Amino acid sequence: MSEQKQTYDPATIEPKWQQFWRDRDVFRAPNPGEPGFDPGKPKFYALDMFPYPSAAGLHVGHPEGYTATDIVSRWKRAKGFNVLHPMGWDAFGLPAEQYAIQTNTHPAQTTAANIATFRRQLQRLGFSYDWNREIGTADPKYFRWTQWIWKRLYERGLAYESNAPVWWCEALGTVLANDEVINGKSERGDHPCERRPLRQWVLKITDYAERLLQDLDGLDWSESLKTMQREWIGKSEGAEVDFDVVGHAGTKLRVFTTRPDTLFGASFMVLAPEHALVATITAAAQRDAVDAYRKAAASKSELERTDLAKDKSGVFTGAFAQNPLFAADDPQGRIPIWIADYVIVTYGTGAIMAVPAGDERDFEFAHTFGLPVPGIFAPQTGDAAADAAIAAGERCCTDEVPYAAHCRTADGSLVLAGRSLADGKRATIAWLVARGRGEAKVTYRLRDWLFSRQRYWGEPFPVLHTQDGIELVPDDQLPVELPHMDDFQPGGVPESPLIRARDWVATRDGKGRPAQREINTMPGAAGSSWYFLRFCDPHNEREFCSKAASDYWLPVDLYVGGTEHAVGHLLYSRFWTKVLHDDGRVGVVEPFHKLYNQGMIQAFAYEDARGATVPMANVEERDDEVVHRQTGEKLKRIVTKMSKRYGNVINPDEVVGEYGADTLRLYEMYMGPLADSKPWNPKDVPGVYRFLQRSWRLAVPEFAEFGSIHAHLRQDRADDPDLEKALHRTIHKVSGDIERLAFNTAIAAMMIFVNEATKAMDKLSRSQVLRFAQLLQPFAPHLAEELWQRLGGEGLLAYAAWPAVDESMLVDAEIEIAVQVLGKVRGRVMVPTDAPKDVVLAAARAAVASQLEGKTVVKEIVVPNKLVNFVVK
RNA sequence: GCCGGAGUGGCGGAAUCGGCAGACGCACAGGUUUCAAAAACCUGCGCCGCAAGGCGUGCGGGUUCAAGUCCCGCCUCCGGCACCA
Repeated sequence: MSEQKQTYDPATIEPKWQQFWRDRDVFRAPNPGEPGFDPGKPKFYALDMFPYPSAAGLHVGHPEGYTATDIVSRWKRAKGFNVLHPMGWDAFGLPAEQYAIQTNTHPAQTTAANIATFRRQLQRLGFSYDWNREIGTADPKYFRWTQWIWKRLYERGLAYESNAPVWWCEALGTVLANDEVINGKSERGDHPCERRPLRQWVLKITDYAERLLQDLDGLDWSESLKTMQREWIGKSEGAEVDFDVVGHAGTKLRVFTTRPDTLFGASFMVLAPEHALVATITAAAQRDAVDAYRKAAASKSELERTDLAKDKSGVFTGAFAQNPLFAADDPQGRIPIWIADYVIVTYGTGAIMAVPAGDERDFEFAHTFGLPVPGIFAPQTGDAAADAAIAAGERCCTDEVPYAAHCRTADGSLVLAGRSLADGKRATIAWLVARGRGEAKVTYRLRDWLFSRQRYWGEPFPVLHTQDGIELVPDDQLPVELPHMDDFQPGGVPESPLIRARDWVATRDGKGRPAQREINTMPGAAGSSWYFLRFCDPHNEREFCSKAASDYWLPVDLYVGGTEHAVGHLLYSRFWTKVLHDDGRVGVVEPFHKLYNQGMIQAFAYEDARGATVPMANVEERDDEVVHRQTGEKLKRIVTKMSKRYGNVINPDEVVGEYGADTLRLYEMYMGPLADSKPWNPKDVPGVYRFLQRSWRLAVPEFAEFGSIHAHLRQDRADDPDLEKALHRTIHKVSGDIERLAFNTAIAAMMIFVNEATKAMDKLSRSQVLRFAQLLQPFAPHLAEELWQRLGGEGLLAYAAWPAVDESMLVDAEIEIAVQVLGKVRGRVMVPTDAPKDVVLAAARAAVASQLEGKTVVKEIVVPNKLVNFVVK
């Protein structure tokens, strides 16, 4: 007798189904008009943030979000949706180029190899992508359209050359956009950066600031993410006010303020050291001091100006300004003009009116340099000492409090006393406008998008520099491809490596005259700002994406990815979508309806007594303890990022090799809520593997001699009512949980069902196991498809409809309720579901009779089908 | 400093609308099977207590018949912003 075991073996069933799905194009998503398209179906667009294919290969963090969208995609298909679920590669960028410099391999070559690795790794995980739609941003067929879109931006006046100061990173040999610089250091590599004036291409995203802000309201994004974008856009409403400079007839000093109502308290002015007016107004006696200060400010790195320079510094220019609220001969209105580096030249007008009574920075500055602090408020909080301090200008006040009686012009044309803050602002602005001294003004913190890099591995600009200026490369000559080069060393300021490709740079313009190609390239975020559009129509050679295709698929219904793109990629994509909308080429104004940020997958690491992290190679488990392999010292477990240095990086290939893709998918979803960061615990992985084994065992006998499925599953029979109820409950729970992306609890519900079904295994019907396989399919598609096939399910499980829930199966005839006395559970009792109150109370009283003895019940609370609470005396 | 988010057994986590805290999984303990199992299965498992019972969701208050959940004041951790006028 042969004893061939039929154990759950992902190593055979997973490749089998992956091949099957691929060979039959099972997950192809037809566009309107294509064969197989069903206009009766609703659409669903589930998108992952496509990866940058690094040399390190897939990380366990990647499949987390990808599994989540795959579950939703498979579920939506089962619910009758036409699902677009594509994957591609964000393939231009710095790491490939850095690697190329180190190894002297062409970035195109390493990129191709990395993509091949990523594709293979992703395909091993059984994601239901429509691989026909695969795209890569470094592919000329793709970036032809990136260049084409850039031309539309240019034509609409949204792309321009600028010489304003930009972030320059010496170590990376390129300039960087604002969101790529954090505290004066590069986001990638943490290298110091500094501001330098260089010719750059810039996109006028600020033209869209208001719409980017307003349209956030309608999006199904987390509040925290919307807040991040709102703060990045940084809208401030206030006024611009003109001050005359005393002794410089006709010279006006314009400032921006959000508190025009505090103009009465302006006691000095501050200009940014770089402000253009400094040279004009500085008095001879102060010139040396001012020049020295400006020089010092210019040589300070941005780090020193932000991180270290918390103490206020500045220099008096010797000039005075005239406060427009006061008469020219009123000495109160004549205030000194200083320069200080706490005022930033690029924000507002680069100059402020300082109101120390109402602004903490100005207060601190006044305090440092002994400048007057005129009180302008008369608070009545009840704290007499505090009120007096504020009134006297001894303390700064930024809250809304009443204005002091002297906040009025001499002629009474403006009186603030008695007004609210909002009204005070309004009145002051009206007063200024009437006299031509200022206007209401909205300012944004958002700056224009620095859109060029001095690097090789990016999209070339479709731009020629001719003797007449800028000339665009005609659409029919796109793409402008990169020249082949063997040396990608950054060329330094302001030259990109492309300057060395002389034959490429030197070309001819439309009139046949000599011209030079633009040697800067586009930033990494260029290609990713519209890839979700290309996925809708990836092979179109006439358009970047047909209007019909984007009208059908957009917006993305679910977009999952990490929070690191909160202000960069997500803002840029929204911007490009709006521009393409305004150009009449895209119907929607927002690309991503629902956005969900996955958490980070962390790892355990171990610390010694000094708090130093011990590499995993030196960590050993002995008995119940974790100790240092050499010293034997007891170690403390901590949760941290996965890092090569600690040796705690989990490789998904190894997990798939040992347990299979279904286990990896399931474990990543079971670890905890998708949005949370949580540590990978290798010891937890076998738990979900065991669950899959038990699921397998529901259908498949241990030994092959008993057949490929259990005998009692070979034909249909009546469903066991208890198991049937349990199954309906599970379907209900799993459906609801997928809808709210709570995959961990959906899996727990399936575990409960399998545990129950295992105990009554021979009572299971074929229909029940088939429906369970349908439930499992989005999570563990290979195993589920295999069970479906063995049980003779109709067609492919991937195309099967989601099982129906019979609502009546969700209620029991009887239900157990808790009986509390004074809020503590003292008993339990079975009562009929939805029983009348008096029946429940009678049963409850009986259940806690001993507790109620000798006491008076003063109140009875009945929560239907849940509990009874007796309040006694 | 400001703005978000979080803090629940030995561990990951559950409790969706103020209604039985600890679902599910891991680890651990005991058992069955076994030549032996690291495999499979069964049972137990918040803490204190022999028990009755008491205590328990970061800490201190409060609202309520009832609080992990709501309110006030703190502590810690994570993320973002950081002289933006």
